[in-house]
Formats: sequence, structure tokens, C-alpha cells
Amino acid sequence: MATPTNGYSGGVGNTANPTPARLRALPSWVINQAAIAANRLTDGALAGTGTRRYHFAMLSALDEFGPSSQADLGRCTGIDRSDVVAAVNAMVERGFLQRSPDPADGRRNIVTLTPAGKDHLESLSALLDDAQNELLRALSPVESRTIVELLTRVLDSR
Amino acid sequence: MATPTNGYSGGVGNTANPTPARLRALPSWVINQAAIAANRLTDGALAGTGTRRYHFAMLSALDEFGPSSQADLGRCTGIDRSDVVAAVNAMVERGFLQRSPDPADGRRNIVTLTPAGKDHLESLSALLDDAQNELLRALSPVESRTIVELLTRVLDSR
DNA sequence: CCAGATTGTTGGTGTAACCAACGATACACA
DNA sequence: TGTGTATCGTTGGTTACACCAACAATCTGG
Repeated sequence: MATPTNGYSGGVGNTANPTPARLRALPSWVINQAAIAANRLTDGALAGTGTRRYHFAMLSALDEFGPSSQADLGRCTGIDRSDVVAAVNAMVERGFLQRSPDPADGRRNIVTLTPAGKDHLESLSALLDDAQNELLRALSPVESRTIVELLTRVLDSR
Repeated sequence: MATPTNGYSGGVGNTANPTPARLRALPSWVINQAAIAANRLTDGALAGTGTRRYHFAMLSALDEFGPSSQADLGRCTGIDRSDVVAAVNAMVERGFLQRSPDPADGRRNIVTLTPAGKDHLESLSALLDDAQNELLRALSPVESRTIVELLTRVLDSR
């Protein structure tokens, strides 16, 4: 393939389809691509359950910390208050959560995990565990723990 | 705050606002949260340049591999063909790219990086480098390289 | 020559992440 | 006691990213 006057010599198409070195070396790009893969896998695992990632995060929080206000729920999961509203609505409707006004504070609702919600959480956990194994299949157990630890440090630094 | 009959004892609100252990131990969640932080930082760095992450990825590819078709561009950056169209449009309009039909293949366009585009790429790179340092400020250089290497292995495994 | 693949393009989807604003309520403190 | 500040739930938005389906035009393998 001779190089014509316009200088075109095949570009990216010459070989397979490598990722530009600039991107491969850019932590934010690598992290984001990994997140895309991770979300694809988890969304796939949750598909058919009628539950999304937001829901799982909130179920986890309620299971661990007990009944909480919507604002606290949002803070500990990193979900915006306004998005918590919709998520709680959906899960109340399915009988996984109960929402009641806080008698001690007229501004708050108290959101509680129902037994059905707890059961649902456990079944989701199993599905997600499989997805994690698939996601990290190229890493050893030690490496998997390392990656979580390093990323956790990154998160804690802000 | 006495525990009333409904069993409410403060939930998440009791202490600061910890993240549920279930989420902290879930690689896909940690990776996603890190990506949210990473994207926030990079979007902040790119704010005011009129350029988005998609654009930077394509500029990087063209700089490294030379003139390429839109399809190849999409494949090596992980961007959908249809999204490449819009991104190329925007950057042609700003004079950073040139789009011309491939004389050797009537289906293809050849997208070329202009000198102005190259300059733009370099200035973006500097901005993004700062964002990386900010993102990974809690990690040592070795740890930063480790995290990129491990995540790269994850990406290459699919 | 024909079947099948590929390309650019249009037009669409969903949704995660976010922001502003509101009325209602709580709280600090003068 | 009142008054300003802050917080709560909620509504109603916005944005961009990641997708998908379909199309006509074009190329390629057999």
C-alpha cells in the first residue's frame, strides 16, 4: 500500500485496532472504560430482576445501617436526594421498602427494609457476585483485592 | 434519641455517613464511583475548551495512527460509529479535523488531524495531566502505575 | 455475477448523574 | 419569642454518554 500524495497509509486500520497509547496511559480513561465494562456486566446480571444499581445500593445501606432517612440514604450511597425519591417509590411499590413519616422530625421519612426486601437483596447479591468474578477473571484474588484497595484510597481522598 | 416502638435508632444518620460494606467490597461499585470522580475531574479540566472526552479520544487516535476512517476511529476508541459522526462534525467545524472521501473506497471517509488539531490536542493533554494528578493524589507513582496496569488487564480480558 | 459484509448517516432510546427551586419543618440564638 | 438559617422530601428539569436499528451506497469473496 503505497503512500499517496495525501499521506494516507491506512491509519488505524493498518493493524487490528489498538487503543491509542495516550488513552491507555490516561488513568481516567482506563478507569472509565473499566466502569463501562463493569456496568454492562452488572446491568446484565440485574436484567430481569426489575432492579437497578441504584436500588441495590440503597438496599445494602438499609440492611447494614437499619431504617434511615432518604437524605442519609442518598449521602452514604452517593445518590442525589431527588434520585432517592424515585428509587424508594419503585421499591415501596414492590414491597421491598416501607416509607413512613418520622414522628420525631416532620421533615423526614423513615425508610425501612422489609423481609421481602432483605430476601431480594440477598438474591441480587448472588447475581452480582457472579458478575464480579466475570469482570475480574483476568486477575488473581490478590490482584482483585489490590485494585479495590487502591481505588478505595482514591475515593477516600476526596 | 431513645429508640421508639418502630425500632428506629438513627440508621445511617447515627455516625458521619459511611458507605455500606457491601458496596465497598463490590469491585464494580468501587470502579464506577472512581469513574464518576474521574469524569468529574476531566470534564472540569475540559470545561471551557468546547471539547469533550469523545473528542480527545479521537484526536489521540489520529495523532498516533495518522488519517483513518470513521469506523476505525470508533473501533480503536470504543466509540459507536454514530457518535463518531457527530464528534467529527464538531471538530471539522472548528478546524481541528479534515474529512475527505477515500478515493480507494467509496464507502469511507478519511479523517485527518490538522496542525490546529494537533496543537489543540497538546493543550488538552496538559489540562488532563493535571486532572490525573488530582485524581490519584492519594497514590504513589508506583501505585498509580499498578492501578492502570491492573485495569488494563481487566479491559484486555474482554 | 451475486450474496454478504462494511461504511457513513439518521434518528432514536435509556438512564445515570446532576442542578435549581419549592414549601414544609427544624433548629440556633438573639 | 421571634427570626434567620439549614435541612427535608419532592418536582421538574438538563446533559452527555452509551447504545441500537435501519438505510442506501459501496466493497469483497466465492
